[in-house]
Amino acid sequence: MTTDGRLLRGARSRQAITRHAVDVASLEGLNGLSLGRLATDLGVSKSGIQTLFRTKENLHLATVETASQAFSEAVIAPALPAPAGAARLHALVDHWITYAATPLFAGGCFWAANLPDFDSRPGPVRDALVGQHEAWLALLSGEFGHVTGAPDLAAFQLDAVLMAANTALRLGDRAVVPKIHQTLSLLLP
Amino acid sequence: MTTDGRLLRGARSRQAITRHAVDVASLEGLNGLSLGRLATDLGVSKSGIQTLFRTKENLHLATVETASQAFSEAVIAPALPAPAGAARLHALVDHWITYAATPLFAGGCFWAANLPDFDSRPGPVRDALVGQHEAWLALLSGEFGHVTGAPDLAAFQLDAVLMAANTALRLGDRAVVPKIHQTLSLLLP
DNA sequence: ACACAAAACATACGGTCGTACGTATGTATA
DNA sequence: TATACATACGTACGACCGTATGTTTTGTGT
Repeated sequence: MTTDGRLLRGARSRQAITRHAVDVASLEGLNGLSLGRLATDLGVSKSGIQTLFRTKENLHLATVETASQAFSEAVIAPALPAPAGAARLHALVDHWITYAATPLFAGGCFWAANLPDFDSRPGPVRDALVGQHEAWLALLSGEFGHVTGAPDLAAFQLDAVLMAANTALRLGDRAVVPKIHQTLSLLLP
Repeated sequence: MTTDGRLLRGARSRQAITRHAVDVASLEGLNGLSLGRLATDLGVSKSGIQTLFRTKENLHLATVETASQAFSEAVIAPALPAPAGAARLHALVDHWITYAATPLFAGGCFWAANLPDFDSRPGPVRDALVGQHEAWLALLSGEFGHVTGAPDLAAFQLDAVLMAANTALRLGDRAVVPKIHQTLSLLLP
């Protein structure tokens, strides 16, 4: 940090880089990221990016962290004012649809794009992705706990439908949106 | 074909190559496939593989076709003797779980691994993957048509749960299996 | 048995990848 | 102001990628 609280040059650069990296990774996966690709897109030098992240794995981890923060701000935070339980679940789903359909990230849901890639690839990146996904499931389960007797099952089912809906939206199938709402209604007593 | 009905050399080689390619692609995605990688794994020359498929896209298409045939043989065909409707759906789900858990393909469900990669990447490979997935959804929907009033919705929901279950199985969560059965029970009247 | 085509191979090319290293340039602290 | 450090860049390296081209091996049909 600087003396007056602004971010250092490096921190600002890191932010600009990871923000764009999240877009690329939601479109083509974290493996679609390359230092050269990012450098070209952002008009900086490849080695400049390398200086800030040292290794590709560090870039992945930073990108995953940025995606998580953006998701929390776009989906979770605006739903928290709603009363816990069914109302908050509806708010979460509504914000999630906006998040996936009018993409916060260019390629749709970040985890739908990257969890299948990393579920067979052990390492810190997979651990981070899985941890975030589990936190999301726990959040859903907590809300279902107010209204149903099998909250883990309902959370798993709702998340499954959201992930599948993301794929359908990527393919241009807007008819999937009412299916999401019908699923939530089915899972609420 | 030979005069007595056997396959030509090339066709047999193609089969051996695509069979292994399906394993690699279910583990690391179709993009994880490379001619050199396949050649090393199979102990043949890189240019030998190139002779048989000409381009990487052709290799992708052949791999996708092989995966589809293997899936039909492992999941669909053995469920067809069951009476249409609920019984056949149970049979399909049972065989699907075997298919994903004791992997027919080393990396689990082929479409769960590759649809998210290709949903933002237009081209013949995406079209083939999407076509196969739609055929699978249509099959499920047809079965649900015998027992429920909204078969498309139920098919979408069941498929979503199966895809999510594949990820969970990849991560070692065997507890997801009963959740699949509970979901099917929920969707049947 | 022979001829021909398919198959398999060896080699080479341009390109991109991730990483390492050296070098300026700016910034914060002593 | 002097010194240490973070940042950004240029360059280079070995590795792998997909593809093209030419040659040799192999199997098949006549």
